[in-house]
Amino acid sequence: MPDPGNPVEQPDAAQFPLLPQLTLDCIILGFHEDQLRVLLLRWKDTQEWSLPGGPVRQNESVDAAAHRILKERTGLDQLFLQQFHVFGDVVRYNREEIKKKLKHVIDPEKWYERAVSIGYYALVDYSKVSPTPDAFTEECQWWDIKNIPQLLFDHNHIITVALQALRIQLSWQPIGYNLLPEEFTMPELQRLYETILGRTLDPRNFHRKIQGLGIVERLETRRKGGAHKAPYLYRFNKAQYEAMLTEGNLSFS
Amino acid sequence: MPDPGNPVEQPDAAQFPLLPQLTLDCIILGFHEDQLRVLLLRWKDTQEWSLPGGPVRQNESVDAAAHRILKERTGLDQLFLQQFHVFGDVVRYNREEIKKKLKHVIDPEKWYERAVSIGYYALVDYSKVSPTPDAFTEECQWWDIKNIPQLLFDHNHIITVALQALRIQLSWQPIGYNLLPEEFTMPELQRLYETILGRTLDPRNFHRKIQGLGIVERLETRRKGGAHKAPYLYRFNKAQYEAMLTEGNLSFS
DNA sequence: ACAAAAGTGTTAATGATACACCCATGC
DNA sequence: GCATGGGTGTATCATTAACACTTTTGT
Repeated sequence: MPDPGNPVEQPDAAQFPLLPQLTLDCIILGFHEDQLRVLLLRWKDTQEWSLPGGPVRQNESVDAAAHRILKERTGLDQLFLQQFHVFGDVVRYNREEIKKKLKHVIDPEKWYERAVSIGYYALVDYSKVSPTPDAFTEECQWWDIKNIPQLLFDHNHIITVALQALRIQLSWQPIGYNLLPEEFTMPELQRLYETILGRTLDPRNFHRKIQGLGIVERLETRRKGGAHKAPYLYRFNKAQYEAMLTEGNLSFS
Repeated sequence: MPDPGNPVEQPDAAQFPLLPQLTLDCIILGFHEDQLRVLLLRWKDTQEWSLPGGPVRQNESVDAAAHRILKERTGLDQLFLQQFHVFGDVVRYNREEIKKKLKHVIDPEKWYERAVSIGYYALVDYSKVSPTPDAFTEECQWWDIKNIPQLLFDHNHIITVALQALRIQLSWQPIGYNLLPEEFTMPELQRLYETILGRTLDPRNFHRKIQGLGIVERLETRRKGGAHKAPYLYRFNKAQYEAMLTEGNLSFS
């Protein structure tokens, strides 16, 4: 359920008691056609979009709630999921405006005075996701990160902060394991880095760097069917990748 | 007020409505006699220590609550304060044990079933702090970070996570502005870095690196009265320091 | 044969590390 | 005068950045 000034009565409030005035927002990122994409929800009978999110149940951890929400929206388990910020301002957006816009979905009487939201970002394999709306929304879709519309709540701001956190993460941890299919080509990985960093990289230096980290293995096969020279396929070396995740120290700067 | 399974009724609950089931924990770090120190509170009529912390009021932001708590415990304003993690597990420590230990301070009937805690760390000038206990505690003291006792709640764990976050921050942002007095010597700054990183650094390389960043200015005067050669005094160049804070990219690895 | 993307090595510059001696001060 | 910590330079090594041509494939 998408978020902040979260209404008291959630669809699942009857079955599951919820932590009051606390919500999650999830920035679910995928990579497709050389673009970073983010999963957004369109609210019923509106043209208004927001991030996926929702409340935390009394009997689940905050991390578990994030995993649950991701599973509900994407169908995927076992994702790379990272807490990145708590949005705790008293006034996070124009409440009255939002209450008016959504009054046909949520009774305006039932909004909390405020809510604190914990931001998570998730990196997922675009091709494996089945976007699924929640009880308040009727459409769940990928949007190009460079082309996000005006969102409900403070969600444009949350996305900005998430991307900053992602870039910092990128500078000391490897990335891609959860964003690319199992087998991928070096140019694909490079374009992923370029997209997140917002600048181009030299292919020779990039190749050397990634190889040097030992996080990928080249396969025998090449990708066929492209209109041009067939690129080699690679696979992540999970052990080495995990080691880099915890040890850090990459310096993509 | 120190934390997690936070009791419903706080001393300030009468005057200020509180966000339920949400608390802060603050790791307040200072530097003294070449040691990192953390401010801890001893609960009334016990030998039990915990981190400072407390609830968030309905009419203040989460960041404002952290600043308020810091001000109450240290007397200081305008501190370097950083959110670093949300502790959201359903079971964070042995509730019954804690309720028993603190039953003379907090009515066991009045504990929430659980609480989520937002962790902040603060870097402060040790010499300017006046440690002040809160309504539940009778002593507020600095403890050497290498010598922390068994704490209440999950606070030993929270300190561990805070120090990890601090080391990562150190690797891409400058540090020291809030931990050292206005004027300091290069060996003092070096020992601060060594303490946080947990290893020794070469004084020549350290000096060159810090100078190269342009975040300090050497003053005319030297520090007199030491038992040895009088070291130069330095002062942070605030503008350059702030630039490094936002741009990052130090690589102390 | 041409257009489009993939693959590959070398050089220069920069940054990081290692290392040792003299200096000032208080006792 | 001696013990203690402060101050400084250079040489090596490792990493990063810059740069261009050939290969493959589909059309």
